[in-house]
Amino acid sequence: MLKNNEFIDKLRSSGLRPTRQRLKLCKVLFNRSTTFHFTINDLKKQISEKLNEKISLATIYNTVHAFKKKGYLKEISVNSDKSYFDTNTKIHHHFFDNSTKELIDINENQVEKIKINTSLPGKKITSVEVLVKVENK
Amino acid sequence: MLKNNEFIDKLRSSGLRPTRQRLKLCKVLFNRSTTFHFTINDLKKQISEKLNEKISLATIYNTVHAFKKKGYLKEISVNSDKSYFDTNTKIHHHFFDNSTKELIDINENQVEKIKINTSLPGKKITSVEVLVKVENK
DNA sequence: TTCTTCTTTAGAATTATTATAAACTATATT
DNA sequence: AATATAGTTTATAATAATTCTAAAGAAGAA
Repeated sequence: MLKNNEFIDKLRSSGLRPTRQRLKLCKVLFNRSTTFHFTINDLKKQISEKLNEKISLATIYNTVHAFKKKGYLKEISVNSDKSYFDTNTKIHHHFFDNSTKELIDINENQVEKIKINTSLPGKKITSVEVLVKVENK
Repeated sequence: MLKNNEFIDKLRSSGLRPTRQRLKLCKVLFNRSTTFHFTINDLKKQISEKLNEKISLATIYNTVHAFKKKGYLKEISVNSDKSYFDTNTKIHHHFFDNSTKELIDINENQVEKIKINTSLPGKKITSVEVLVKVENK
């Protein structure tokens, strides 16, 4: 459970002013014991449930993008119709449950190191991630 | 270079009527020596360049979805803002070049078999695919 | 306090995609 | 070959997600 001051410092240190709205969003996003996977819509819902104050949709988009840019959130592509974000910003793998449309992190040590025996001239690799799609048996 | 008759048979055999529009799309999509990765917009462009006849946008969407449903096209998620399709419908891996926004197939035997040492109760795995993001050096 | 710059906001604009319903066409039936 | 029917195409409208805009508000610096 992070304190407000810690969020204030973190925001300031990355050049973002610690506004009321950003601090509320920090609480919703980062005061959790486990990784949070969400769509903008999920986040909007959680905000209206958890907070007694509304944050405009544009601000939610602005903030999520600002946090992504600063490396506090990561965008995950699983599905063309929605954009998923992840509070776990490290390079890591996922299950995507097609039955529930849910994303689940795969622990790093549960996937053996991936070896790519090919490369593209003039290009460097920035990430190697596995997406494991699952569905109900 | 497949003949028109072959497309006609293939469409009929999967319960799709071989209409003029579908046959034109088959030519653009499948008469190629290499895998074709495209967005709907790419396809729209290629159609207006290659064909002396226009196909309505709704038909392009309908047809791409029908072909996907029948297993002739595969949708690839790399990027939340666009939907990519692939004429290679097998489970396989990709490079995604962030500098050019291009998708490139990775040959199956160039990636060592991926071992996932975890599972989700009640769920079965339907695919395991790697996305390797690259950018200019 | 005052100024400057950043941020929030509601609503408009944009973009990608899907829905609608009328006109059209492939195929089966007579 | 004519007719019926079910599937298909089409332009356009509708929807949904996201971004833009410009005015009002708030944070930090002077």
